[in-house]
Amino acid sequence: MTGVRETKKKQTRKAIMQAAMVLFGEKGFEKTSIEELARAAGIGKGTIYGYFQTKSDILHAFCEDELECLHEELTTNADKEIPILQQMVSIYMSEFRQITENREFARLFMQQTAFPRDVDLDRHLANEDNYFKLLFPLFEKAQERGELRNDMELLHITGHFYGLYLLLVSAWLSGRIGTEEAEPALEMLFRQALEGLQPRPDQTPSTGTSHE
Amino acid sequence: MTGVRETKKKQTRKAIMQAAMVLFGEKGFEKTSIEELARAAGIGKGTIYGYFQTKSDILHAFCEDELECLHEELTTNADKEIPILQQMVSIYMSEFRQITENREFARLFMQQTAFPRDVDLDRHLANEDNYFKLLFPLFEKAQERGELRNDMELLHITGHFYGLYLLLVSAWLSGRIGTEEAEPALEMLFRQALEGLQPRPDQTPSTGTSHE
DNA sequence: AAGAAATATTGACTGCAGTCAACTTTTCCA
DNA sequence: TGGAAAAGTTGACTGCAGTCAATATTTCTT
Repeated sequence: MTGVRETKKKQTRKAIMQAAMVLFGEKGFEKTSIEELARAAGIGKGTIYGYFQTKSDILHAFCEDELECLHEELTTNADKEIPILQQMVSIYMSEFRQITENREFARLFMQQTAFPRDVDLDRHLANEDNYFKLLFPLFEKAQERGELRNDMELLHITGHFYGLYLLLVSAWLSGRIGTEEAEPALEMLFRQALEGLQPRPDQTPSTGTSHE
Repeated sequence: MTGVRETKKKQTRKAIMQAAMVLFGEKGFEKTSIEELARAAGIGKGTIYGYFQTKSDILHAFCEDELECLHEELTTNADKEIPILQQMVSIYMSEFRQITENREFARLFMQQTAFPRDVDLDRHLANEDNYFKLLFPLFEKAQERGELRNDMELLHITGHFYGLYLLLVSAWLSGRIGTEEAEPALEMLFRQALEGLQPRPDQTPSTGTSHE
């Protein structure tokens, strides 16, 4: 058996993540030092850097693992026949709820995700592409149903929704919108995106466009 | 005269900013230490913290100063009669060019701006409100011309464009789009936003909607 | 099985952001 | 004008992220 090393590596990584989950949860990210984390995981400080490049990578890896599962689950289990608006709201709200469980997490994660360092680019792009590809089938179905224009690239549609999601999180972090207001706010933004910001030539606006 | 102090404060602040501009430009933000910066500005290290709360605040203040001027200039000098699409593209592209002059600047600035720390919230919100208010008149004019729906709050329209701008910068930082592609990309996103992602009931799509 | 090569672990060390108590300069007021 | 209070300046100090040369463990080769 030539796998002692691999087994140990996995164990150690798991131990770090586990210790991180506990300590970050208890004391917060900034107030947990790497040395503390190493002690809690039962390893030396330097070892951590064999698994993660920076401190915030640990946080990031943690979020990424969780989110990848979530994405997978959401996009495959999604009811592909309900209106694309509902699908998008439901998917992005799940992500939003996951992320905003902890304010500090949310800020750091979004900073890294939306505006990544050059070092993280490759990993980041792969993740993003992966996510986008999960969304594509939903858009294709919606195009077939006539809910989305088909003279646009799927990547651009995806980008459009993603941009509005970035705005949502930004507004939440700034305190412009509260946790409970997030869902209606996102729905409104997505509806705006679908219907367009310019007046529609004839069509009566569909339900619930104007409130307040 | 009770203004010796004030005069000195202004001088010192200016000296810090000036030294920062030079050093950050020469060596980059990360490789410039606060001690170095202080020496270059001819003051002690601790003094800097009387003017800025953190190192990246210096960078941020610098960008903010420049951008405030830019915003003021762009929104007042804007030709309020040309289509809102052109106005928005032109305004946001000016900001984009300013920001992306230096890659590192761009990343840190956007991280702080889109996802600010709690400490910076008040300052940030004030800035943002200020900016948004400069944009409102442009939207109002566009509404009068019938280019924008008037059953939406101006803040939401502003937010919509801003979200797409965030996406643009994010995509640029990720290398998904190059510097020259930025303008057409932004135009396309904004056009999508105006026309809507769902098919228009009758109207023939206006010029240049689909290009590879 | 022996020992050479490859890989993983470690904690003392480095460098820097940010603090703070002692000190200096300016302003205020009698 | 003198001297007390307020405001500003300072660099030695603290704490922590990240490095690295020395050491330990695992795998490969014969």
